[in-house]
Amino acid sequence: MNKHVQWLKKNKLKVTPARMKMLDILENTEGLLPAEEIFLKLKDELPNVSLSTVYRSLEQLCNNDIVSAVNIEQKKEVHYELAHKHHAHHLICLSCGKVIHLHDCPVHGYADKMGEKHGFNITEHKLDLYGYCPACQ
Amino acid sequence: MNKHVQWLKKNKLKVTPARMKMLDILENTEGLLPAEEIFLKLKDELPNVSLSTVYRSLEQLCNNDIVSAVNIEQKKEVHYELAHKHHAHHLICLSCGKVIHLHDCPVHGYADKMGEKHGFNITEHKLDLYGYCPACQ
DNA sequence: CTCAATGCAAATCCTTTGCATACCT
DNA sequence: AGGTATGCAAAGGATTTGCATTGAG
Repeated sequence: MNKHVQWLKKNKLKVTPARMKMLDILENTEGLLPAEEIFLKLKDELPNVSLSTVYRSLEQLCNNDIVSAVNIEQKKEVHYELAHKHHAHHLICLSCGKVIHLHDCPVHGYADKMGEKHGFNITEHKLDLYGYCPACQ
Repeated sequence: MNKHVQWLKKNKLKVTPARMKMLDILENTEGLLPAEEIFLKLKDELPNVSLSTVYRSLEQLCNNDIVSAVNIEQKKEVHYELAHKHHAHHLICLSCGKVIHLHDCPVHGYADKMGEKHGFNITEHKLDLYGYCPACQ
């Protein structure tokens, strides 16, 4: 029984072809995908899937922290990725949209300090860097 | 001639009542406002304004770096604030939406390092902290 | 068998656009 | 005057929802 099946079962989600293939697609993607692109890739294997299945599945997967939704600055659609990739931050090319995952995080100490200063209980943070990749400069 | 008029003239934007009042609204707001709320506040003073004027003005103001558009994680609409407030980062309450502007930035050295490592020319970054404010905890 | 998951179409929300008119400079 | 800005209504794109059907456990 593979990892994806385990994730789904642990959260009492049914193991359906659509969900399994969506997880495969996300697993094999370096970067972020909008719902529409997940839908298109998914249709290659399941010609009858509907966009609403993609949205509903993503919602479930996000609710169970299997997938994370990311708002990319300057883009209107939400992008998705596997949650276990998301402890990282992003380096995003403003021209071609390429995304690199960064695994260092310089923010934790700062977050603690600011939380204390303003009386906030800080639960998460988002850090993304924007610029131009080697190919687009 | 006040500051807002100067900003508009410097960018060859016409000084209209709608734009002036929008800048006042943003100036007097601690935090971020979605277009719809700007529209509602604006209507108190200019009952005939239309939402499209708000969107079109915001677009102009953003293009000229007078206003910045911010994507808040987990919210679908774009939020706006005066750009000169935006050199800061945000501390956002997940419950009531309150926004505190943070003026320290722990990211610059990190951004330079990551840009160099991946060959990116980094032009901007976004850092927001999310949590619960004292009142909402 | 039972309820969650799906497909399809229609609805909704936020934002943008076309066009005629009004207004700043 | 001349072009920008505006109002109104209609269009658009992304996402959500209602309802009947299918399928996983």
